[in-house]
Amino acid sequence: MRPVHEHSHCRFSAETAFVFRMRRILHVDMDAFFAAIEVLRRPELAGLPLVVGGRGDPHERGVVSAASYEARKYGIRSAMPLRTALRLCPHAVFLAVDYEEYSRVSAVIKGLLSKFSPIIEDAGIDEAYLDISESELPSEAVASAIKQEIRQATGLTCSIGIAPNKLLAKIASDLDKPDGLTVVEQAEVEKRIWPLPARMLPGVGPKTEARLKRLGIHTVGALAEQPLEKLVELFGPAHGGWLYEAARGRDERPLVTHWEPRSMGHETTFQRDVSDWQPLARILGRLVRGIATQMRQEGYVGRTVTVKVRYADFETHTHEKTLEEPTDDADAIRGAAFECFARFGMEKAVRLIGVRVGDLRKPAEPTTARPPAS
DNA sequence: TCTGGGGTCCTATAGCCT
DNA sequence: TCTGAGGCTATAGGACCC
Repeated sequence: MRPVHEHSHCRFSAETAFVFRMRRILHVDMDAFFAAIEVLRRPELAGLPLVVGGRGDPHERGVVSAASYEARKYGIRSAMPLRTALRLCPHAVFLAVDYEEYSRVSAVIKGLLSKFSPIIEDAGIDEAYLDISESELPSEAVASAIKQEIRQATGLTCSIGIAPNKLLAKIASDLDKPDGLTVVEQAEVEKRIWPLPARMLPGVGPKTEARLKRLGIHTVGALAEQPLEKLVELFGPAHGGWLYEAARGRDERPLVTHWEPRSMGHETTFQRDVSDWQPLARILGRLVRGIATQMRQEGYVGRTVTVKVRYADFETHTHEKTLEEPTDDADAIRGAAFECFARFGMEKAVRLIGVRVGDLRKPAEPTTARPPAS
């Protein structure tokens, strides 16, 4: 996401000295969003272990996009292979992902939220940040009103976190789920955040968690004991610097209220690995056509074309080509995509192929092509 | 028998230029 | 002429998020 409009909260008083008002950031996170919507459509599913993912067939390749709380009792989690979920709970109900419907409900909710603050950041299909610093009401009152409105309009519950920044608000919304409301103050970081597993910090995924554990760092508090220099050395300036600040509950990132896409792509995983060149080329052509159509519909042209291939052993490689001029022309994109495709070795069977067009811009915008050497 | 699809951002390296 | 130091772009990979 390229931030186009950012909102920080630093105001200046009439006098020379400036006044810094503590921000009040609210994070809304819908509870088991996809699964909850499916229950709304089919009330007879209420109370059953429900898994939403892929095409809804747990014998096919695919992962869990959402699991109801009943399904989670069996250890089923997001991003888990459907086959694994089936093994954990053979009598679970499996449903296909219906993005159109979830997007429709999401838009209704975002519309409701925008009435509570003009400063709102869309953080995905089922979450959002609101800056309620300027609200006359207590934070909890705003949160209660939001929860009530969402429930009335959609029948869905959400969990809300309120804190002085996005980082703490997001962690807070996770502390009490489902249907929770949690306020975290900056002064409470030691008491309430430091005991948490380091994995709960945004930016700490499976890889970073494993590395931290090998260093004996299991909690946010243990992470906060590490000197900045060490974290930078281990994780690089950006990531290391973020971990250092995040472990202290510090985060000055503004809300991003508008952004433009940077790339658009499509990829597909085959039900069975493919060894032949021709079917791969055919799918590649189809993926390119889809992207070109989407680019035109949304009014973007792009300049870099990337082709991704994942082999049967899950090894993943990309090749990319930068075009002279940004384009939305399917033939031009296809030409570049096939140039990239030709550079792959085809000795191993392929499980996934994908294309992405990056360096997107609106065609009217002035080009950012390389300036002539001076 | 594992491991989707839509993205974003960061890092390292190589080549080219000043 | 040789040798760097940086800066920039293109490319490839990787981690993370929803």
